[in-house]
Order: sequence, then structure tokens, then C-alpha cells
Amino acid sequence: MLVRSIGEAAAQVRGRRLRLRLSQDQLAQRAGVSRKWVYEFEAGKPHAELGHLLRVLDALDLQLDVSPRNASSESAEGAVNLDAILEAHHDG
Amino acid sequence: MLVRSIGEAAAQVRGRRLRLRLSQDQLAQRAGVSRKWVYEFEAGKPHAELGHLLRVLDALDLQLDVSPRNASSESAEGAVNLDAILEAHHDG
DNA sequence: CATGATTGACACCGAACGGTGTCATCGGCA
DNA sequence: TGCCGATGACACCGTTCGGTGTCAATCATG
Repeated sequence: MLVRSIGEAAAQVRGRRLRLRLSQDQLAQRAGVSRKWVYEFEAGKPHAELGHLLRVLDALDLQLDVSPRNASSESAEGAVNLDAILEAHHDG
Repeated sequence: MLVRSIGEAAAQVRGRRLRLRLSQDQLAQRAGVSRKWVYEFEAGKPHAELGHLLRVLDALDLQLDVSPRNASSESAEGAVNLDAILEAHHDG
């Protein structure tokens, strides 16, 4: 699922944790972070350390993907296709 | 592309930035972070703030996705399918 | 009711982050 | 040669993150 904000990531984590029937404490131990971190992250704390998130995601058997927003083929009307622009200019 | 570690995310960011012919400074301004952050992140700094990464990714027209590792249907042999386990136990 | 597990919340505190500013180096260019 | 942009690197410093510990509230259960 697309993740645009920390809040969305938090929702993903919380939902997954609940689905896996893990307590915050269990997840924290699995991921090697503190329960406080889990609690605060799920609560939508605006700042969070990427490394911790990666570990938590791993503990939840979730993976993270990065991909170009304009998925090569088409782009929404009005949207700027950076890839296309760059390709067009790729000679300098 | 799958992102397992900060280093991989850093590589993604750097590669993308170069491809878009943006300087660290330009990217930093676009994303609203400091050049130092960009530089250190690309250099593989072990700790980084998720919010900043999200903004940088956005400035690079990249998106982030979270998905279950064992893609619902099948799992590799020997791999543990947590979803399946949980489903089987979902009565307690 | 008593017990235990889970969770939200807070204080404390050391460690690290992140911004600003600065410097040297490297490469391109006139 | 001299200039300029980009980058790696560092010091300084305020902010705040993250861990530990603790507490009250909630809920299920015996």
C-alpha cells in the first residue's frame, strides 16, 4: 500500500501488528526497539527514525518499496512527468 | 525497488537525484531539508528521520510502498507465512 | 473481587539529529 | 590561470529522539 505520510505508515504498522496479534511489547522486542517507540510511532509521532521503522517492518513481515511515482507508462493529466523530461534532456 | 536497509534507500535517492540532474542543494531546497541532511543520508548515515525521507522522496517524484512480504497467495518454500499462521489461529 | 496483560502517558537523561556556517577539493569553462 | 558550481567534511549548538522506569485505566479471566 502506498505510504504518503508517517501517519499512513503508522496505520500500516498498527493494523499489521494487531492482525498478527502481537502486543506492542512483543513487537518492540522482536524489532529490537523500545515499546515507547512503537507506541509513539503508532500514535503518529511526526518524527521517527528510519532504521527503527525498517526493523519494525521486518518484524511484522512487511517490506518497503521505492518506485517512481509516474509509473513509466502514463501520468495523470496536469501532472509533470519528470522521467519524461529528464529523458528528453538526457543529453545535457 | 525493494528497500531493506537505509543504505539501499540512500542509493535510491542518490541515483534518482543524479538522474534528475539535481544538486544536493537543489534537492534539499525542494524537499525543505538541509543540504547536510541530503549529504549525510546519501553517505549512508545510519540514522535518518522518516519525515525528511518522505519529503525528499516526494521531491524526487518517488513513492513509498508497504506490502506484506509473503505476497498473500504463495510463499517461497521454507519461508514462513505469517498471514497463513495467523489466519489459522484467528480464533485465539 | 482479585489478578494479569495491554496500553496510553509521563519524567528523566544521555545521545544523536539536523541546521547553519565554513572550508578545501575537484571538475568544467572562458 | 582564474572563476564558479558541486561536494565532502567539520565545528558548534539547540532540539528532541529514544530507552528506562513508572503509573493509572481498561479489559478479560479465574
